Amino acid sequence: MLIATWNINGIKARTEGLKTWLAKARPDIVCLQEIKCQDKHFPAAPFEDLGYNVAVHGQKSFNGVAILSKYPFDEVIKGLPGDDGDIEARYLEAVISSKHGAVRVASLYAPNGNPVDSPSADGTKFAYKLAWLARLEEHARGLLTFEEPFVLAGDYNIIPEPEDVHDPEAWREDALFRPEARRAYRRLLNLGLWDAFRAAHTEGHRYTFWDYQAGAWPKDHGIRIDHLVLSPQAADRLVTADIDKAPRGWERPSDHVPVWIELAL
DNA sequence: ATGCCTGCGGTTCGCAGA
Repeated sequence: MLIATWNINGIKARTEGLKTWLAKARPDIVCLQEIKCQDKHFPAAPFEDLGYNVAVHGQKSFNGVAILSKYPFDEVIKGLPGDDGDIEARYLEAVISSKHGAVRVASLYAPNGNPVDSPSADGTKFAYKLAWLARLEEHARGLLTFEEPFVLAGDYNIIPEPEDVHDPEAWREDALFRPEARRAYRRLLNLGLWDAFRAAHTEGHRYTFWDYQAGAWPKDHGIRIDHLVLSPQAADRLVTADIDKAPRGWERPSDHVPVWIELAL
């Protein structure tokens, strides 16, 4: 079973590019982030025509997550538990059964958190990011009690280690690389979860995001912030993982590229 | 030190992204 995650930065602008990639990569399940549209405006038909079931948790203009699956959805849960006042569409979870067993898959879009000291309605953007990640940790802790395969896939907006950024010093004070954010990611992994790409690859400087500005892509000034995080039962079934950076060079690309895993499921 | 580029909403500029 192939499971991918991709922050596509606007589904309406990326429908053709996503279709092209699906035809090439042929994933069974795809977690999408930053669809930037309401549920009713998600262009489901082109993906249903390719054999995918579609689940969407969106909002107007910003954020928004979705899951495409060749297998039917047994269950779909919208929103990350832990704060009823949080109206940002950043989390969608589904239980999906293949012929070899069930897997729980979440498509998540963690808050960016910049600027670190900016005021906002509930404190600062950085405080919202850290609170959101604490909720994710608490939710993962609950899921672990089921002792089943699950995959928390998406744009974490966290650079885990210095080897995951072209210039660590330039990102030192950024919300994506601040110790508090990295610590939150480590706390999540310390529950017993695995970063799938890092489990399969020892080399550094493999990136999932390159800014549109300042020639970041041709200069390979990237960061690794899109992750598939596995429960022990999913990690036991991990065959391989990789980043497909080719779509960053396509016409009208997203600034992120797909990351994918193969599970023996 | 700042903008660089892009998508979106809703009109041609402001906001957010990372």
